[in-house]
Amino acid sequence: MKTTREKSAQNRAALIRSAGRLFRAKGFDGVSVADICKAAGLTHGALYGQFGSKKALVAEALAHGLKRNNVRVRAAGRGQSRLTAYVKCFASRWQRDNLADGCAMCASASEIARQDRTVSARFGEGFEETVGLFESALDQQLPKADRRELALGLVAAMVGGVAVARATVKSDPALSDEILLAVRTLAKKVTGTSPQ
Amino acid sequence: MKTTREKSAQNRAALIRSAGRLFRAKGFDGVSVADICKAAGLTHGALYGQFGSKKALVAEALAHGLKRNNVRVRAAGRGQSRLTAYVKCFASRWQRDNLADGCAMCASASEIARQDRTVSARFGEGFEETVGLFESALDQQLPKADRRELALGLVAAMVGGVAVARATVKSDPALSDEILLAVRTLAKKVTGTSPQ
DNA sequence: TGTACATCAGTGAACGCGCGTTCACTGATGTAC
DNA sequence: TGTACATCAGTGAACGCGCGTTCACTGATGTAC
Repeated sequence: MKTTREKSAQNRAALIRSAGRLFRAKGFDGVSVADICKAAGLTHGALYGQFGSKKALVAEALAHGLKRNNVRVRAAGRGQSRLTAYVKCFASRWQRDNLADGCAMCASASEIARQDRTVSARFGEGFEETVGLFESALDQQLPKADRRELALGLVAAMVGGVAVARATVKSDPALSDEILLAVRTLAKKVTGTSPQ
Repeated sequence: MKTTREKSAQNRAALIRSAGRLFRAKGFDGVSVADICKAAGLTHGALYGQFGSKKALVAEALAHGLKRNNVRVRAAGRGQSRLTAYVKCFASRWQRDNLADGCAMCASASEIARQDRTVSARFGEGFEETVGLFESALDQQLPKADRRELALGLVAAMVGGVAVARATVKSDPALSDEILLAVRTLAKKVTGTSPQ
């Protein structure tokens, strides 16, 4: 049963979306090809037709997730201080409690190192985009190199903060909240932005 | 073939050590019971006799790894500024390039959230110990609450920095180095310690 | 515009494999006398 | 100290299961005339 070109593209998108959500929630190794296909309402044959392997889908889904998150962060940066908005958007309870819909870097940080070079490359691109976002939201009086260094440190701290907050929330929610707040305070201190 | 009590304890320790190394290097889902037993020079029956399940071993191996890393960090804090030494010990190329022997938090940060409450609890304990280490190395003039908040933020930033540096090193080593340096600079800026 | 047919997106049965775990067994250890 | 035997740490065959992937097939789509 051949389908329309358009329908086929929709199926591809559905697979990427479902795979991304599941990978973020359960990890790359914690999700099976069958899980993804079920979530997307297709059979595994369709997945292999579109991507060739699970590995390839991992790379595509990660790239898509990173892009989507950068769009979300950018959208959050309206009104008030953009930087404060970005930081709040990252180091938030919502982010911590929504594995599937949150930041792909936070969800997969420590797993990327075990994947192919392609996956690492996709991660790098998404990371650079986020860093660029933070960089452009920093005080433009600062030298460019300093802004970049600061943005790199900030994004790393956000990613770490969310990952650690997620790791502790099951057994010690108060500690988890404390971590998120501490990361926001750290960001404030280092950028000199007004109190949250 | 029953073995000595002592030998049995050694076998248990060998399983925990091997499991820890493998989990850090390949992730909890990326390592099989057979892999662990092979590395420890035992059969899976011994593993089940000692721990009952893979899940239980995950918790034990994580706790052991966290403890071991805290010992390593504490040992690094001799001479000069303890805080600078701690930061260097975390956000270093050695740490990034030695998955199996490095910090268990950095290696597994984003995977903990998907494990049992027990694992989360063990993680929390190890994390608190590291935070305590950083806290005690901070300027003792600061109010206690401020010291704790700062230490929480610092450790989160270290963990994130190492995870992200590891994620990017395969495809962009220069970026990866940049991240490690940025995290060290961030730590310096926020603690007011002398240049590295 | 209408017809004939090659294309190819998606289906579903089948594959071998390695996973975590169980269990009957072994035989050296360590205890009771 | 020496002997008899219960204990139990570790072995290895076997289990069912779900994994990622292949492939012959289907039939609506989209093209060539």
